Amino acid sequence: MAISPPRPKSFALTALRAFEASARLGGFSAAAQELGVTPGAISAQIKSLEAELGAPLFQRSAKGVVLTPLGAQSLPGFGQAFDQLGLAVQQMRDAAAPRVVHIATLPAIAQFWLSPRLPQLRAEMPGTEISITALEQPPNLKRTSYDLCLFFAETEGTILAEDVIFPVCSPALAEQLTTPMDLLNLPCLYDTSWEEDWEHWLTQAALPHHIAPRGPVYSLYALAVEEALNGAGVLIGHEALLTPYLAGGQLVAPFGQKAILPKALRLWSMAGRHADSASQEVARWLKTKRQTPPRQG
Amino acid sequence: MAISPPRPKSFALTALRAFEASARLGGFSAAAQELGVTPGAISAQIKSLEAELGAPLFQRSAKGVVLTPLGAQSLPGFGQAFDQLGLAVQQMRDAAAPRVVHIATLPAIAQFWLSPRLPQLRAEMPGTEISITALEQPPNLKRTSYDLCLFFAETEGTILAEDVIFPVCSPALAEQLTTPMDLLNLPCLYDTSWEEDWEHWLTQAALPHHIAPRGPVYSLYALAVEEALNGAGVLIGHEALLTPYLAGGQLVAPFGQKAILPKALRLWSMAGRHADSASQEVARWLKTKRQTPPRQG
DNA sequence: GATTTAGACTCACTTTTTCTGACCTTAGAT
DNA sequence: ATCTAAGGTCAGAAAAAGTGAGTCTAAATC
Repeated sequence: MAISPPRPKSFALTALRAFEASARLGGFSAAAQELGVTPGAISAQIKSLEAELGAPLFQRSAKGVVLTPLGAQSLPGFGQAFDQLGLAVQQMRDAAAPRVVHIATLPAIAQFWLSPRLPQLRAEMPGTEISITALEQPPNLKRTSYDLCLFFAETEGTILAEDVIFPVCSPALAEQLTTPMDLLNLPCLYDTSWEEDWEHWLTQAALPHHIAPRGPVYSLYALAVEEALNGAGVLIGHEALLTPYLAGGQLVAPFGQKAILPKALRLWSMAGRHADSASQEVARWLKTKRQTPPRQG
Repeated sequence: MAISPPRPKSFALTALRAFEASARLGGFSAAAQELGVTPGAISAQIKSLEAELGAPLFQRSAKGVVLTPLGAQSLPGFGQAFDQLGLAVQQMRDAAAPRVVHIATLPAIAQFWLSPRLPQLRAEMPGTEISITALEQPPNLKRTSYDLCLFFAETEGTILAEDVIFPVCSPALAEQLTTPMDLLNLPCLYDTSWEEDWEHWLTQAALPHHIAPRGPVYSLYALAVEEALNGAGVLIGHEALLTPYLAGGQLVAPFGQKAILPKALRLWSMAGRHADSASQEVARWLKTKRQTPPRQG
């Protein structure tokens, strides 16, 4: 009958969130990614939760984790609770700053697709503040505070443009190219997050795979584009992103073959937003005003 | 179009909890009490939340805080979310340790009412682990992980015993007492958390208030009882707690007058528990087995 | 059968968050 | 006028959370 320590603390909220994410996503690494921490942090959180609880929530193996019956049984309740919490946060933010729209997108999309359209968007929607966050992966809208997601994806939301890819290079370099076989003698640029682009293109163009030797790798698409503009090699380009350069002639497509990737440029928001919210207005604008903006600079 | 910092962090869960508690309870101090921290901590949490949000949630004044429209509008959502979270935790704990019952109660009740009954309870419910936490205030069952609350309260739950109070003292001391007026010459013991007991008794016994001068104060009822047993003075006693001593003759009631306080000894649990849960079994046992246990020691 | 790979764990260390404790301020109540 | 209750502030302390490098294991691949 011990008199308790001063603080009758409930469970650690962070640990509960770590559990929910891990259970929902089926692994600590995935949860770590969603929550923006390292897997080790998740591992520690779960461990402390299990210790406090006195029972394991996951069964560990070298291949990953599997929920125990206890964990599986607990997941739905926490899922709902955190959904509701996220919704409450969303609504609070909306009420506090109704004219602010947070867009999450790929760095490359932000720079090459969204940025050129922003001036006109801002001009047509004065009073609406648009902030853009570049992320490598689409965030979970239920758990983060972004209003819109703009990524290459297969199913979610609505398509803004198909992802058409084909080699591009500077006009000077293009003069040296007549057939795809000429690629063998040139650097083939690509971005790390789109490693399979060359392969996809070669496949869809029915060309042998070996003709695109690995060239310089860039961790940022912008860098690769810059190099292509400088004539440093042939880049496997995404049409949607490079339209201004192609229209302006700074980049040209030396070959006719094009490939369409299964993941199109898509825009989505959280289900259940008011149609008259600022975010939905922005979404509508982005969906309709699809004309190529003028090349800037 | 800044590329965001590495962590697309959502809101701090702790701050949201602080907001919810403050809004629900109508003040930072009350929230601090429920969450087991100092008011300063709550103040800081709310401040950081408001800063992140860019809008105030409370309107401050020297007298207290009032929700802004934004805060008032946000409260229900968070209330539901944290209710659901608490429920999920509760269910998880139940599933993890179905035979463990946590009881929250006053230190005095724990020692003088519950403790004497525990041996028999444990004997009749083997396999059920009962843990007791002594708190000065009844915790919010929706937000903490206790199964049962046992406190003096006016409305909640079911009555286990009325709170009948009257002066008690050692038999030796009682011989010197014939009328309440004799109290003027003796120390009148009382516990800090029951400061008004003497007054209540005097009122209900229709006696002048001045005859119970303030005597030694104890921060723990157990200490006051100990002193009374030692003959150090007259204690304003709670019948429910002192039954064993009265039955055993270690303490006697020198006067006939008794008073009944509006707050009875009551037991309650969170709504919606399964009737076959261990906590409900324990609750049933406590409600039915009301006979006075033998004085121990 | 050897190698790679993905996922998780450990541990020492660092960073960040959270909390306290002492003191100040304010407005209504005594 | 003084008291009291409720907040605010701030420096420093304590606790929590997170990192990063290295290890382990089992399945998948070569």
